[in-house]
Amino acid sequence: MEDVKARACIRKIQSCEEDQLDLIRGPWTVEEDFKLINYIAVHGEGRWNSLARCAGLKRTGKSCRLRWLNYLRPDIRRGNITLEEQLLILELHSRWGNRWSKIAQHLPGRTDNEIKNYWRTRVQKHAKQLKCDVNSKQFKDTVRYLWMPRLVERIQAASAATASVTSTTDTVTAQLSLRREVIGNEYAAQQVTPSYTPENLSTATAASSDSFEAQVSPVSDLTNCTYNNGFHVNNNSNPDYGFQASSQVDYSDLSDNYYDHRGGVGMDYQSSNYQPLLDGCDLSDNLLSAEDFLFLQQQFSFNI
DNA sequence: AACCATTCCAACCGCGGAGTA
DNA sequence: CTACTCCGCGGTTGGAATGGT
Repeated sequence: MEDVKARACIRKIQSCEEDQLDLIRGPWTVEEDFKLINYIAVHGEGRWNSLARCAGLKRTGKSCRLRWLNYLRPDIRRGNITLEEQLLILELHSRWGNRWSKIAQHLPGRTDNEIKNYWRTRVQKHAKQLKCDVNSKQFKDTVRYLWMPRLVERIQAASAATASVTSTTDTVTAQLSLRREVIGNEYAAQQVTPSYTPENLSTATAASSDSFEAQVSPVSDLTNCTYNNGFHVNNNSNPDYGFQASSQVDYSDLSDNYYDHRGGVGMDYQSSNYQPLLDGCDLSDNLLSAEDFLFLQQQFSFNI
C-alpha cells in the first residue's frame, strides 16, 4: 500500500517536471523525426531519457522510444498484413495470448503495436460480428479449425496461382469448394453431435500446437513446416474429428514466397498483378472474405 | 454538400520488472 | 535490503480517414 502511494507520488512529481520542461505530446513533426533519426544514426538507440534530452527533443524518453520502434526504424515493414502473417498471428496468439511483443518477434518488420491493432480491429471485429466472445472456446476453436485451414487454403491457392500463372483458376476454385464442403460438413457434425469432449479436444489442440511449435519456431522455419490443420493430426489421430489424413496441408509451398516478397524479389501477394487469380479474395487485409463470413455464420447457426 | 458512424492506427498511460547506487 | 530510475509491455484513447445516408 505504501509502495503504491510512493509510486503515485513519484508519478505526480514526474508529471509536474514534465510540465515544467514544456514536454510536447501528440503527433510528431517532421523536424522532430529528423532530430531523432539523426541522433540515433550517430549515437545509436537506448537510454531513451538521456537520448531525448541530448537530441534536443522536448519529448519523454518513452515517447522517443515508441516513435523510433513503431514508426521510424528503417526495418519497419509497411503495408497490409499478408495471409502468412495473419496465419502466424492466429497461431501464435492461440499459444501465447496477448503477448504482442513476443508474437511480433516472429514477424520481422512488424511491431507489437501493429499486431495488437490488427487483432483488435480485425479479429475482434469478426468475433463481434459472429456474436461470439473473442476469448470463448467456441471462437478459439473456430479460429483453429476453420479460419486457419481456410487461410492455408488461400495461401496455397495464391502460391499455385504464381506457380502456374497460365493455369485456369477453375480447378483451384473447384478444389477449394470441395474442401470447404468437407470442412463444413465436419464442423457441422461437431456442432450437432458433439462427440468430442473437452479432454479430447484439448489433446488434439495441444498436439496440433506442439507440432506447429516444433516446426515453426523460429518463424523462419515456416519454410519447411507441414501445417496440421487441426482437424486431424497424423501422429495423434482423433477419430472424433473424423477428418482424413489426406486433408493435411503441406505448407512447404510457402517456402519460396514467405520472405522473398519482403525484399521485393519474390511474389507480392498484394500486387494487383495477382489479385484476379486469387479466387476473388481480398488479400489486402480481410481475414475472411464475405463468402467465408457467410460460411462461418452458417456454422454458428447450428449452435443457436 | 453536410452530417453521422465506423474504422484504423499513432500515441499515450499505467504498471511491473530489471538494474543500480 | 531499500530506494530509485529506466525500460518495455499491454491496454486504452484521440483523432484522421473513410464510408454511408
